Amino acid sequence: MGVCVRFAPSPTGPLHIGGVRTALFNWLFARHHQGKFILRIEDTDRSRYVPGAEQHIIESLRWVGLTWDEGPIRQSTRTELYRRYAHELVQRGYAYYAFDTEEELERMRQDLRAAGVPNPQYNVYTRQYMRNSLTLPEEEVQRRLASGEPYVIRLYVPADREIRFHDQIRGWIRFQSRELDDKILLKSDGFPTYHLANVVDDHLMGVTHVIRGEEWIPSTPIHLLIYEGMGWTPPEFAHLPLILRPDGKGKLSKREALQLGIPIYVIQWKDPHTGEEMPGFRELGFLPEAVLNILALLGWHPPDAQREIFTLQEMIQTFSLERIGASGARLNYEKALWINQQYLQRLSEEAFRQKVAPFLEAVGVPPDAFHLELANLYRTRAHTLREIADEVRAIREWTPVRSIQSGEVSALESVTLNACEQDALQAFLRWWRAHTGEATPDVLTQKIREIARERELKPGQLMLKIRWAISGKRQGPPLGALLHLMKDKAIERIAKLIEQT
RNA sequence: GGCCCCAUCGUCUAGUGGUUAGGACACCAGGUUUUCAACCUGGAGGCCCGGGUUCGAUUCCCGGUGGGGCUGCCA
Repeated sequence: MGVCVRFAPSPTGPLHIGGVRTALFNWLFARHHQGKFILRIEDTDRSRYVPGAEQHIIESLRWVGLTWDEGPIRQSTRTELYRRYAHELVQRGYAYYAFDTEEELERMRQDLRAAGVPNPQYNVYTRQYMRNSLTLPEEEVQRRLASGEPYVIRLYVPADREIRFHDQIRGWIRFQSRELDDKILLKSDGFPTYHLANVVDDHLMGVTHVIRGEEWIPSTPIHLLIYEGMGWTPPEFAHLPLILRPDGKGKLSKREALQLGIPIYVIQWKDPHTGEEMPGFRELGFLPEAVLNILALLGWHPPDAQREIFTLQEMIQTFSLERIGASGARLNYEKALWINQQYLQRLSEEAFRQKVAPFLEAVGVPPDAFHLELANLYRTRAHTLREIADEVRAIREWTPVRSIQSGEVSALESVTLNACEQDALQAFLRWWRAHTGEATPDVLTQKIREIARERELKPGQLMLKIRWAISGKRQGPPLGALLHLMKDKAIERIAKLIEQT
């Protein structure tokens, strides 16, 4: 039988990078084994449904290019199915009806807590004292069901069993059934809980490997009991380590990420209630392939551990669950930026132009040939497309105007030209205007050096003045290239600086 | 609290019953550059602690400590 995996997010909020990484690992596993990758939306809790979340999930996956072979399948459209299996589980003696009200449950918990039980459960012991089909006479159960009284279906956890499974990443994991809760499988509103829907779907869809977050380890024994109750063979399990906060305390949270300026989404998310917007890697100017590389490295490494940058094809070829670590990982944003820079540098000129154009437009710069080329000059000097666009915009809007009033005195001081420099710049402009045809980057650079030497000026000093005049910065791309590209614009700005002095 | 998972430089990690414990980001120094990047070279920096097993443990076992997860008619 071929490999079949699924990514099964719940639309209770935006898809964060941990989820994308889970999707990525599932996807890589499927592609590596030429198997099937299913997208399933686990929307069985109507009360926690967040508008736009499902769309965010789908768009996120699309943007990074994790395409699915089947789906999205929404569990909310299959409730009848789960209901049927829940009742079958009762028939088989692996589940039972329970009629306890919320108040009764709360009272039970209160009483137990008062008696010194820190985490009261509906379990092997307590179920004997509650109102359910284990304690009530058969006729009464039937009467209550027939009268339409609300009920839930709970898993019947056996008293003394060891439940264990072999995790593909962690090895054997054991649980004592005594520690388990008689989890609700079917809610009183007729919807299944995660546990039931998940197991039913995984079985029906032929899922062979469940690759999911570590937070699911504690509920795996519950799932195993359901498989057993239904007489189904459980899939293989692989529990991925969590992505932790960069400062070492807890799981990566939205609030903290916001504070640190670190994206936790792949694409922007706007909270439908608060209206608060959080940019994703996409908006910050990351390339989708780079994002996948960044996320893959969070817990996984190719066999050749010396390499950090690799293509999707290489990832697919070398991917295996054995190479996933068991300990939690923190996102190193500095390294993420570096990885993106590496990808930026490897882009062909054509691809780069295509990628950077929307970012130029976003900051009000027309993405014409001139600005695109200017952006290209900043390529090795930035980590993201957004940084590049910002540089281009800054240089576009720069005017070498003396504005002592606005407090830029210190900045302007460095451009104050002495008579000699003024003369040098004038000479340079004169030459340039007369030789526009032959003014290549190298020639321009040489000419500046020549003019500086003739006047016993340091070439570097003169170049700094020119750089300031045309870009308003003390550093940037090679001056010759910049001048050559900017041409008239540069001449105009240098002239303006001379005039201002 | 209970149950479960985890533990190699600051971070992501490779690795082994005997290794100078390897790489990457970040950091420092040098080279290159008009400059800033990029790039090249070099440097500093790590096996959580305590027992045990063993001729020998970073590696295997146990305990501790630390970190994390779960403990809902959430997923």
